Amino acid sequence: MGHAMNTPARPPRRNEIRAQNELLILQAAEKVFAEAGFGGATMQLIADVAGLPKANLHYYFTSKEELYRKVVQNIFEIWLHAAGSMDHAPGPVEGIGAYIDAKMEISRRHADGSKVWASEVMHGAPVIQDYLETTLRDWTSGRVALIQRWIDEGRMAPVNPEHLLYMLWATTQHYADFGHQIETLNGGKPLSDTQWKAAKASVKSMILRGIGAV
Amino acid sequence: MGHAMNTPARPPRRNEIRAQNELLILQAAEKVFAEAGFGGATMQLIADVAGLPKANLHYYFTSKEELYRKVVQNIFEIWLHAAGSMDHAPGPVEGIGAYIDAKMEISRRHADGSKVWASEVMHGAPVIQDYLETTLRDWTSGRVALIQRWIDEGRMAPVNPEHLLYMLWATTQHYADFGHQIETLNGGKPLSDTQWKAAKASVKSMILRGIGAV
DNA sequence: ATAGAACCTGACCAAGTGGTCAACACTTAT
DNA sequence: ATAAGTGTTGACCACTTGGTCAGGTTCTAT
Repeated sequence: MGHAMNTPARPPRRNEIRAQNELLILQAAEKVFAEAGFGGATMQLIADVAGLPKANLHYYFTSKEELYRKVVQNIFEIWLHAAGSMDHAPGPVEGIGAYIDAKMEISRRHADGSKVWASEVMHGAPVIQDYLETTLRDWTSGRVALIQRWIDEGRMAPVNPEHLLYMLWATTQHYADFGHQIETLNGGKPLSDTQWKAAKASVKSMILRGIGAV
Repeated sequence: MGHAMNTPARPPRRNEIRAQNELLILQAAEKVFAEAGFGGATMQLIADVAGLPKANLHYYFTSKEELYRKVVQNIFEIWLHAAGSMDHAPGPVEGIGAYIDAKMEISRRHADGSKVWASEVMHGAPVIQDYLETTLRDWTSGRVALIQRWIDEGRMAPVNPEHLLYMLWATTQHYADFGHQIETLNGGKPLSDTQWKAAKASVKSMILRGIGAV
């Protein structure tokens, strides 16, 4: 702490206002988009949740679509970050185990974002189609190769790598996207810490056993 | 074929018009709701897809919400029907195998319906919350008991039955809800017959091995 | 034939939507 | 002090939305 040269100090400096408000708006938008979908969300509601007048949103974001795009990009960033946890692992147990842990954590901590992402893809990915065709496709083929290597090395059963990835995505994402259903079946209460731990363990054990890695 | 007693004949009798148009509208609605979400769907677009004037929709369905509710209920019916495939099976291999087959078939044949269902749950199940709390909850606890019995009988590994169900739902549903993503990763083409077969086989093999049933 | 029920629909409306803008307030550099 | 840049916002607008309705057509039972 203290007085570093370029550390802006105490009351929100002009510079910070922008970043601060943009974050506030983005968080509100993520929540509203998750709860109502793109079509059902209104700028007015996002403004109310953010605690700002609607006109202010349009000062920081030119359109509803741009705001939505930013929200989706944020999720994708988080998603990509977790994607790295699969590499640099000696084998499937560590690699896939870490990936499941990371994705489960995202489902828990970024449930709204996950829902926005799911909604976007479900509706044909009008906004992030290019990401799917570039970044996601590249990442996927890399991981397919990695899994295939593990199979060739006899470290796991010869499963279809693509379908394994789909299963990983589906299973982990489910805890966010269908969190409401899970909550209902859990007596109306969100999963507790213990339950989340059990969920992670269950998913890992079933999948790792399912691919013959353990 | 032939001339059964109560087989109404040739041109659509007064009686059939209603059923016929309602079906037409429901199919169009399912498609539009799946593609745009409830908020993004418009009665005008549904009317266009159905090939009817908008006012006609309101002759058969009093409101957008009622139309939506009917669509969601239809899916739930289909879903419930598939749910039966798990019972009356000697063991997990047959029971869960059949359930996976049934749900994968639904993902393929009723992708739009699956998406509408997913969307509904993701947005907090505003319309079918009561179904979740009654029918779904009952069905779930019955199946949990069944799985527990299989475990007790030593027919499968002692996995957490709830999380196994979530995994079944997630994995099978994924092929509908994220069909667009899968299609993109498949070179922009929908899965072929052969690929669907492979998908089913992959899912079954991974899950059945994952629960120690094979 | 004809009454009446069921079906059909163009034209319309009130309510909301995303987005704009002119006027204003605050901070900062000079 | 003051000018300029940045942030703020109530009022407004063009347009779309779900929904209505009066007047029409078509079928069916008598």
